[in-house]
Amino acid sequence: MSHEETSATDRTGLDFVRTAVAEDRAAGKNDGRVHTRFPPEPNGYLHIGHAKSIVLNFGIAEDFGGVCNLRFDDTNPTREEVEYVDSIQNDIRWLGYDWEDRLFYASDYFEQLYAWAEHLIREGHAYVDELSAEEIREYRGTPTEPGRNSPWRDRPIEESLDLFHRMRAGEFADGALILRAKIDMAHPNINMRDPALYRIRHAHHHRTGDTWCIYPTYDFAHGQSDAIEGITHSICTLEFENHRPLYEWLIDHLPVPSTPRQIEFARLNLTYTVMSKRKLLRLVQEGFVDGWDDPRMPTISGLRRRGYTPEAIKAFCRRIGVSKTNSTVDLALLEFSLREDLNPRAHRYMAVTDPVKLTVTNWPEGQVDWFEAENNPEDPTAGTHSVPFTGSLYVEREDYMDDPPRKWFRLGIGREVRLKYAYFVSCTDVVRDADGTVTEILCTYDPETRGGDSPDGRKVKGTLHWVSRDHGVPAEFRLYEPLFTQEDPDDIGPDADFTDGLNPQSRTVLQGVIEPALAEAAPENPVQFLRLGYYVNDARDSSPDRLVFNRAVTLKDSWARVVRNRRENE
RNA sequence: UGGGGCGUCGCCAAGUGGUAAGGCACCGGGUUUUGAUCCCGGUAUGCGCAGGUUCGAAUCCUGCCGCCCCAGCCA
Repeated sequence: MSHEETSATDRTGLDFVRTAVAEDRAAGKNDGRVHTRFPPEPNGYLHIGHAKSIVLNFGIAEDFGGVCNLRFDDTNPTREEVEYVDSIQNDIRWLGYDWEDRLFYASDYFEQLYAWAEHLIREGHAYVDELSAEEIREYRGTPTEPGRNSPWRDRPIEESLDLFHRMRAGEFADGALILRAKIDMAHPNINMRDPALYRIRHAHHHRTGDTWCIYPTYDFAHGQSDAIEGITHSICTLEFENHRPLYEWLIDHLPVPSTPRQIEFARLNLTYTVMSKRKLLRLVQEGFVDGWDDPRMPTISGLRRRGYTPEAIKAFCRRIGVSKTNSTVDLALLEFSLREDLNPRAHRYMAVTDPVKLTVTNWPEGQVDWFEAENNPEDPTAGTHSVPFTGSLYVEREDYMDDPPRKWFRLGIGREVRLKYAYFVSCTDVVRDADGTVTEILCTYDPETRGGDSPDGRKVKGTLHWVSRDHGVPAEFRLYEPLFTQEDPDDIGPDADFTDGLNPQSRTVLQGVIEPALAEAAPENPVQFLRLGYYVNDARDSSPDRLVFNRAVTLKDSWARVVRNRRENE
């Protein structure tokens, strides 16, 4: 990037984090070097909110010719598991980012962190406290009242050192002792009121095993880990803003090899979605969804299984921008990003998800007519595939209506429509069962309209998709809607639980048919079912014997809008 | 009632004293063998509110109001 591009007068388009990074470079900080990191705690699966952070951190490194590390923030052995460290790496790679040989763990630094804790004690900046957790809380004061010094605060340095060594040696039970920084119990920022640095936890750690029974807190581990790795910009979310003074205090009081700068941005919220790991974990554990990768989950693995592409997710993350304003992004923007990505490249096929028979009564018995269907009208180089037409078809149940309203372009008795690629057909009658439900639509076709055009210039407004009953392959379709009925799932009464707002219609399973060419192609990438939406083979449940498709997103549907507006106006 | 942040169109978001970018959504219209895509056009006399400074303010000053975060030995 040239000086012109980074100058203070030409920063239009740069978000505030990039602006800060550019200014630091211009000021010559870190010799112009830019080094970021993505620091997940392995206590859950990554979600779309993490994607925002990943795109930001890896994106900034890329933009400024730097690199980005992956570092697991694994300082709390009681909540962290290897399943999560594996899934996290998997998801980041799938998004298309590469940390190369820079995979780290905060636990890699436990020995160094321990030495730095000793350093703080020797310098008189930390002490071992014997107050209980409850007492510490009482002594801490409140936001409006200052706290009080612990009676152990001014104990001799040698005594704290000895106790700290014995904490490590395992002489004490969980919670009996704790190492605290000695800062200021009257500080207006509660994080500066002698914060905890090391606590006793006799727990097995997923990487260090039983080597340790004391573990550093987030505050004592994060900034120093950044410094060890030479991180120049430590980008995190807004709730850590209050921790920045402590982050800087520790960097100032320790002989660390570099001085990273913490910058905070607003985390992502999405309408109709919960994003907290705690809540997502509950959805999984209590069986409201089928796992972390359930296609309704906002997790990266859920979105992938749903049919979202890395490109769509990344485009979405760039489009929403980065700021410090708490915001909730419209789910429609995520959906738009997927359609935008898929439209030019997803192959088109026909599928009928809710089939009703359509019989062409004047079709020559046993005749099969083959048509060439374009794989993608947006891309002529995508080629074509063949689709068989017969007099025995399936069409979408919702494409027929008794006494249709104005502007209905589809089937109804006396109506003529085009069957995509094939012929014009006119509906002459329907067959019903005892309940009056339509079981078969009867039509006649016009042989002159082969290919879908009428030589007499006759126009038809509607074009329907269809599948031959003699050739169609059975398939299951899983249609998804938002997991929650309310735009803000957390906007509930004091006595309600967020799970009360779960959408009972979040998943609808339908049995239908697909055209034979698709069954043979078995593509792994999402396809577009004409007029329906983008679908992908379910990575878990679909097999050649039993095809299962997940609906990633519908197509924009202006007919649905007409219906909706009409209803609202009545 | 302490400290730290944030308030620009329905949802995001540029803008950093010279007279309100862009995207999504929405509303019109055109093209169309997907009511899709694509293409045109429309939508903030206004930047939380009230004062003030200035030739000129979303941008500076003052005072209010609203929302978010902090009293884990979670991150």
